[in-house]
Amino acid sequence: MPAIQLLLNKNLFVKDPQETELGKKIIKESVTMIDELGFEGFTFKKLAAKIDSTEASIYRYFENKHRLLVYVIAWYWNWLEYKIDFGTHNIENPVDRLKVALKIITEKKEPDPLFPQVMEDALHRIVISESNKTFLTKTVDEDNRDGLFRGFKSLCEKVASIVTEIDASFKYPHSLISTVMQAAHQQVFYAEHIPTLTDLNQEEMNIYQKNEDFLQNVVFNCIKTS
Amino acid sequence: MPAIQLLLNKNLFVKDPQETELGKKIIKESVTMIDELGFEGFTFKKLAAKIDSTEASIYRYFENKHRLLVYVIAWYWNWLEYKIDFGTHNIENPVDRLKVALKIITEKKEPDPLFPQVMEDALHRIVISESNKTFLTKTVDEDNRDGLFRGFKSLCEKVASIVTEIDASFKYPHSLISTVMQAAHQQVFYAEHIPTLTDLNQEEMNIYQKNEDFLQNVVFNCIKTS
DNA sequence: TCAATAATAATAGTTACACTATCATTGATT
DNA sequence: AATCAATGATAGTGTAACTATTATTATTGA
Repeated sequence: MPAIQLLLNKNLFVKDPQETELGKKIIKESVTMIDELGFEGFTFKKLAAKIDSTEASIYRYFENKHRLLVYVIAWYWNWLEYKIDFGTHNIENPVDRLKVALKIITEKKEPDPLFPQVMEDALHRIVISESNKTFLTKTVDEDNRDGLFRGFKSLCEKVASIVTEIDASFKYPHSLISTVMQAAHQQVFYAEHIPTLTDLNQEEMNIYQKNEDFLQNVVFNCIKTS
Repeated sequence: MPAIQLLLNKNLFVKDPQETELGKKIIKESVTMIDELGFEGFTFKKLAAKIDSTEASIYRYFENKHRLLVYVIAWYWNWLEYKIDFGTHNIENPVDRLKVALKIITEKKEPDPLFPQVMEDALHRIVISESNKTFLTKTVDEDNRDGLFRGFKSLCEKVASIVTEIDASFKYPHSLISTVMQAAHQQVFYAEHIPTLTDLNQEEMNIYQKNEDFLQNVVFNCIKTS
């Protein structure tokens, strides 16, 4: 399998971190540290110490800490879309394609040998607890204009278009899918931290499978599969 | 109509802001300022200047800025639950009660004459753009143990129990309602800032009504109304 | 091979926010 | 009027985010 690289919007960075050794170290170590410390506890100073570099060097790659978060989250959405493209390829029935997409979105993530430099499991945890912070800011409109959320929007658009393919009369494909995307991550967070807000955690079956079942339930009850 | 007061968990504050004039000014002005500046742009220093007081005085009421946010959001959830209790009283049919609850959750908020000291419309905007920040922290487990999220949990529990009343066989009442609560706010945010993620914004009907229609659609398609 | 130049990294700040320790004032009680 | 407690005001401290300047390294041309 040849090495591949996800191409991200240039506005996400000042200098492409995928181009240099230091850049790759910044990404790899950021993911680990944000996972451990949370985004608020994570600082460029701590990161610089960890990778034996300096704050100023990191600012060469990212305008600020927030942009770095947006970058790693955007990478995740691009990766997910890639996995869905790959996983649904050659499947004709849109119902099956939608099921595959939901499975990929909800499943527990393992390190992907295609992208050895990224810890996908840690990144998944970051997406669960930090991804909303990418757009819950006063700069959301500007950031959106700059295309920083293109990865997420494209992913939602892709899945929503399968919904429309199945049931063209359904009025809310985008709302349904953005809601499902949110729930796919939020429910895992609730199961781990505020379990009274979910039903994913009572019995034997694992959280991720239950989550998939719940969201399939929601999606396929909303649309008519003729 | 007699004046009433929502009773909040004592762990939300150091000193009850509803007890003093300064406390009330802190809440009222915080809501206005967080709405205008965003939670990150809002500081105790700016607040102190606005209410002609000092940072230290504000710290007498709230351990920190985060707790103040949690307090005002908790107030909102308590207010919503009160409105749902009031609005569903004497309605026997659980399907109708659920519809009323969904309407109250999604509708555009106006200042409530029962609570003249609070700007419910500004508070609603804060809930839309800041409420997730109350629990997306490293202290979520501790905060949950301290009962800081009791208002939200209680509200979800109340609506979920109506779902169960309608269809006892449905496996995911809590997940469904916490998902719907999230979507009720997230979809409005998307409609305003990242419209490609919703279908609430294309035509004549207003966002709030469409949102209500969408969420009724989701909920009642998931559960069997016999 | 070496000097010039450009790219990158390291050093040393600055500002502002979150929070705290201490002191001053007011108001209630005896 | 004196005492004490509650509350508010003053003056900090530590640190994160970011920036301006200096140093180093790499590249290129003669």
